[in-house]
Amino acid sequence: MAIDHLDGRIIVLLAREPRIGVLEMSRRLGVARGTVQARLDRLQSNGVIRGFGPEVDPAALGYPVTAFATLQIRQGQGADVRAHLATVPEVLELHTTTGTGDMLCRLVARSNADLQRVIDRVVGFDGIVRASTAIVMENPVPLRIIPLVEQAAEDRDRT
Amino acid sequence: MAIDHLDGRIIVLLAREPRIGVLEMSRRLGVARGTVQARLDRLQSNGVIRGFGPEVDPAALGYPVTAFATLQIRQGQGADVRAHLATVPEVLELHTTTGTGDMLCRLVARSNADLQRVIDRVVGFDGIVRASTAIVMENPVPLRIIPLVEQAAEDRDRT
DNA sequence: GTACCAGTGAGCACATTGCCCAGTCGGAGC
DNA sequence: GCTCCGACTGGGCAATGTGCTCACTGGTAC
Repeated sequence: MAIDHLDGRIIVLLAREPRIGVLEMSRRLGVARGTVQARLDRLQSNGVIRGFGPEVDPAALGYPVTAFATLQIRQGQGADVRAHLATVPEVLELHTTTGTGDMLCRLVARSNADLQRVIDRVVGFDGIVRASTAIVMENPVPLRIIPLVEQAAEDRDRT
Repeated sequence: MAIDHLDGRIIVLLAREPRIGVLEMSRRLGVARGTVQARLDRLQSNGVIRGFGPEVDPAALGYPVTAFATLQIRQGQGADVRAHLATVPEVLELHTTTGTGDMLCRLVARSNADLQRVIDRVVGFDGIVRASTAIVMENPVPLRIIPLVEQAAEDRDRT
């Protein structure tokens, strides 16, 4: 589970320049190609690296508005609500949480007006008691993993 | 900005099997290799596809706990808080929002106990007035874009 | 009709991949 | 101390994919 320093450098390098191949990585890191290949295989079968899917920008697709909705669910309706939300394309992500709400989901929409349509579709389902929505204005820190990977690699080193 | 049906199929195919190359894609889609190559170049320079970074699973790195924190910021301290949060590796994402809170951030931690340390570090900063945290229990819908891409492609078709 | 754009199918040199091997090194176990 | 084992190295191989170019076609706008 824990990654060592070399694993960390591989992931960071890959995150910064995804297009580079195994050979180029081995050159930059100063290790043999087979080593990088073996590490990568291990990281993937470990599940540390889930995949290399394309990162798509919803804004560029015509969905510039992002929002987070906190949902309160009627007791026992959780599974139905999950299934319902999974059918809405504008729901990019869904979590069940502790705290005030029962679920938190990330939404996108074509405009603020369109967001109303999306929310109606999301909450237009029996098991949802209440929803409160926060519209995203800015995204100062986009989803990132590099600092965490570096942290994890250093923790390992100290051990 | 808008993507057509072929663009949609390219992205979906790529999302499902990231390792396949341009040549294999052209075979599956029944179009010429040059076409796929040109489309991909356009999608990337458009910004629709931001990149192909590795998807790292924080849980596999030793951070199995995810939480969302809603922060209230003292007037005028926004920039400082942003800068502060950017230095915390466990902050994976940060948004400024409308609504009850002023910011929403995604955190990870090594354990529920460790989450306390992370939160202390996050809110241990002058500009933050209040924080309320929701711990993620389940993730029924992991971050996804395929349904949205298909939606966008169909909308385009209808036009 | 002409110009233009997107797609096609083909060809080319080149680099990279996936795979195999023999050899070295360091640590763990006996 | 000795041996075994796993990880890393450096090399070599055939096969494949890449980046690039070309001439040609079909549809569309002017």
